[in-house]
Formats: sequence, structure tokens, C-alpha cells
Amino acid sequence: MERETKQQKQIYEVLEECKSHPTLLELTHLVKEKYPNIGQATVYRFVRRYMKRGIVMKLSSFDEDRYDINFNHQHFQCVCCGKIEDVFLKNDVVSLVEDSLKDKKILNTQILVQGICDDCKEKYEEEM
Amino acid sequence: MERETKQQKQIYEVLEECKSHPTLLELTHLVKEKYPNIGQATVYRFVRRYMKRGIVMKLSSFDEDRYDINFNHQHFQCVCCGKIEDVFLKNDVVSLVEDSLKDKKILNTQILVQGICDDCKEKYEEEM
DNA sequence: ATGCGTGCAAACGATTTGCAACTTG
DNA sequence: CAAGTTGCAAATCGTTTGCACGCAT
Repeated sequence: MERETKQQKQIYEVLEECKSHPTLLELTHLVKEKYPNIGQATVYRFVRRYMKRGIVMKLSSFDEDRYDINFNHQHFQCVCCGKIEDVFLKNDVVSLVEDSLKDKKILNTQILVQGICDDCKEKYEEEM
Repeated sequence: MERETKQQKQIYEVLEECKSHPTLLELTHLVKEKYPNIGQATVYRFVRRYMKRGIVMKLSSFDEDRYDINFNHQHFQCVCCGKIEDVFLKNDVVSLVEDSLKDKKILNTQILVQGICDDCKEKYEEEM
């Protein structure tokens, strides 16, 4: 049977407080800042376990993998600079998606839009 | 200026023919089966480049990363066995999403639903 | 008391990179 | 012809793992 440990609560807390979308390495640093004696392997094990439970999700960015714990928004990523913005959709698209899959047991739904952010429009035209 | 090479066309072709959602290693094997003299680094460089263009997308499954080139469907992944199913939503949710972001230059939109597939329902209850 | 979770450091393995040869435009 | 791309193998570095100890149940 799986146990709930102090470390898991602490890592969860750090991830929840963190407004950005940290990579595994960044998360490890954040955790170690606040709780120096948590080992890196524990952070990695935490993320794997909580992803498997559908509590933490990995964002499918084209570059580094980033993690988030918050499901009330969606994401836009710029393929040029890699920046990820939170996006709050007007329509409740997630319900719409989940309704059409109502025969399945759903844990979470993520929507990722990729494109070019305003800052990168010029740079992007040149590169391509 | 970026060039279009024989190898890139061949890798694209393999990925397009491939109905599954291969990992990088699987894709490399598929490519080498058909075009034995394409190097592994070339496959990796192809995927990175085409992702950056928004042509290939990475599916952020909770376990291995998988790649797809086809944007006319969405994905459901079972967090128990890791299997990824293609999902065709009735409503045109993607348009709905993209409409609410119409100030941005969009390349692609992916929706990933995670949950438990029918085959795993029992197994999952036990584990948790 | 039992056995799962942790922390450390070592092992692993997927991905990246340097370079000479080759292609593309 | 010049510059970008490839293929190979080696280097890199993020992630996983083995093990002894600590802690949750």
C-alpha cells in the first residue's frame, strides 16, 4: 500500500506555490531551497508517481518538459522562444471534451496550443 | 537558410505512414528498416526541427514521449497501461479553442485526455 | 513490527555534439 | 562554390536504481 510522507507533502506544496511551469531540474532546485534535505531522486519519484495518478501533468512542449499541477487553465507555447503562457478559455471547452468521452474514467484534460508569440513574430519570419 | 534534404522527406514519410505514436527510438528503428543508411542523429535532428516548426508534435504522456504528425484527432492516454488511443471529438473543439485565441499566430492545438481505460479499471482500483 | 519511502552516489541510457565528407541551392 | 546537412562515434547529462536507514501504518 502506498504511503503519504512528509517529503511528498512538501514537494506538492512547492509545486503548488510555484506559479511558473518548472522543469524537473528547476523543481528540484525550488524544493531544495525550501527543504534542503530532500534528495533529488525523491523529487523525481514524486513527479512520476503523481503523474501516474493524474495529479501532476507534464506539458508537451517542443523543447524541455515542464510540469504543472493546476488544471483550471490551458497553455499556449511559443515555438520560437519556448515561453509558455497560461490561457483561460471563455467557453468551457474541457467539459465539452470530457462529455464526448463520458464512457471513460477521466483524470484530467490538457489543451496545448502552439504558435508564435507577439515578441517573436519578426524573428520567426526571418528564421524560416 | 534551411535546406530540404532527401533524408528529411524520407523520415517524414515514415512518420506519416506510421499509424501508431512512436517514441524516438521506435521511430529510429522504423526509419532504419526502410532506409538503413539514415543515421540516428538525423532522426533526432529531424524531430526537433519539425517540432519547432509546429509540424511534428510531442505527446506528453506520463511515461515515454511519443510523436505524431497528424492533427485531425485528439488523444486519450491510460495512466495505468500507458496506451494512447486516437479520439475523434464530435464537436469541433479545436476551432473553439483557436477562436478564443485569434490574436495569436497558431500552428497547432493538441488535446490530451488522461484517464483509465476499460482494460485497466480493475487493476487500477487495486493499486491505489 | 513490517515494509514502503528516502537519500546518496553510482550506473544507465537517451540525446546531443564535433567533425570530415557530402549535398543542396 | 559556399553553406547547411549527414553519419558516425564519443561525450554529455538528465533520469533511474541499489542499498542501508528511517519512518508511516
